[in-house]
Amino acid sequence: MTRKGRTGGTAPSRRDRAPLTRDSIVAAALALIDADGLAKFSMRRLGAALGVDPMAVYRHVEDQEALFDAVAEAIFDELQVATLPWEGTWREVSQEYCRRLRDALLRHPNAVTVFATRPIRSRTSIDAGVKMIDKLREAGFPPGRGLQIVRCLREYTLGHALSVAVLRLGAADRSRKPRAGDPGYNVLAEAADATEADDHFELGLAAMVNGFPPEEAAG
Amino acid sequence: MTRKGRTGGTAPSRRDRAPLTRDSIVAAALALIDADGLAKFSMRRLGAALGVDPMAVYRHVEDQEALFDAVAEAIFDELQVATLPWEGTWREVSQEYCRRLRDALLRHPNAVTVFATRPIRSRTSIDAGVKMIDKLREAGFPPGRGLQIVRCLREYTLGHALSVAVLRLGAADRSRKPRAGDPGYNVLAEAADATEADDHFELGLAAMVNGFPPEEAAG
DNA sequence: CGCCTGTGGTCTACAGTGTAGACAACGGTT
DNA sequence: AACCGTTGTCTACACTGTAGACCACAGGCG
Repeated sequence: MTRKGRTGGTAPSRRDRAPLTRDSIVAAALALIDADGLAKFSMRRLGAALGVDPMAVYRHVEDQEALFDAVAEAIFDELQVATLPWEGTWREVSQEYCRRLRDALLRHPNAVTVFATRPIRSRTSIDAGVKMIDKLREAGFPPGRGLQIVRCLREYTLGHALSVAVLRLGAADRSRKPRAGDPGYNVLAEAADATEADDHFELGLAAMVNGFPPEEAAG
Repeated sequence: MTRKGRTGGTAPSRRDRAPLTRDSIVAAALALIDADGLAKFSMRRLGAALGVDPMAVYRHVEDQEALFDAVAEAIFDELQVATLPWEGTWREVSQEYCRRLRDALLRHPNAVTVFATRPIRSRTSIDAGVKMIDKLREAGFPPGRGLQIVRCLREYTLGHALSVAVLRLGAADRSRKPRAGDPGYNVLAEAADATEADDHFELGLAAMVNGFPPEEAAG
């Protein structure tokens, strides 16, 4: 026995299991957050999900914070930046970028706050930013301006995804009270509840993309 | 003695202290988060800051989640919605609303994530939304459209404040590495570092506000 | 073959968390 | 004076992240 009488039992001893890798850990963490929510996530539960002692994770990841960084990067990588319509106009590229970011985030509503609360510094994220700014430079925007535009769009998209995720998850437990208060308020409140909470994304995206002043005769 | 030999000691017995109120608790919580950061916040520290047993707080606030809800509402109340330029155009009102929201959030960078991760349902917040939508209706936008516009603007502002706060706080400990990598990347990376991380807010705000299609001949 | 060494999983332990539940001090009412 | 509801206190429990010692094992070496 391996000190805990585990050999020969149902729990796989370490020989039977594929060895832990950083990537498999990150994938398991994201899956766990997706399934049970961020609040129930813990290193101990992650270890259990992996069939491994909780401390084993620390051989591959510095600490929980670093794990969350990696989870955020994994979500970003779902964007598949390489397949964006780079041959199109900067508006097309920007809009598609934002749509994909939004979709990736809303595919993981429980993890959106993880993503939103840390800067993403992965290679793919930086490359994406660089390519976008290059595209904007071709369109006549100097790099500083391009950076500003990219930031504006990312921030809108992030704020949108975060708001929608928070609202959807919050709606599960709280505020399911019809509120038969003042009729004037109720019309709007009910309209707000009736309206899909995310059908305005394209409106705001188009507004912002079209609202940037064109760069006339740039260097 | 009051069971712990506290009477007559240096710690004030409950007679000497102003009684705890929900508002004073919320204010102390926000001050503590501002001062030490969200990571170091705990109910026990809050109790200590108030000179009170940690469990005393629970007489006034259901749990930590409810306390954070209240903190978020307190931040929102700094907007002073009543003093917005309601007599101006909807664009003026909207822009000033967003500016104040942004300023209030960045006044509490450690609490921005608290604000961002929950829907605000306080009276002042709902009233603000209703007034904005009313203003937009006067300008010819039907309520559904007005709601969408307000959401777009709020989400951009929230995403912006969150990104800036995260970046500023993260910059303190990590990523202070000059990164003498590929020169092409470096130009942009350094430009990004050199540029103030928040000087694009007005650009995006104006773009979005001006980018919404005007409602011609509305009911 | 035996031995060493480094990698990776395990176990224990510690300091800290949110909060339920019993208790006690107090102000106000009768 | 007796009572009672409110508010602060204390204890206790289940849980967290993670440091540090330990051990199983693979591979390289004699």
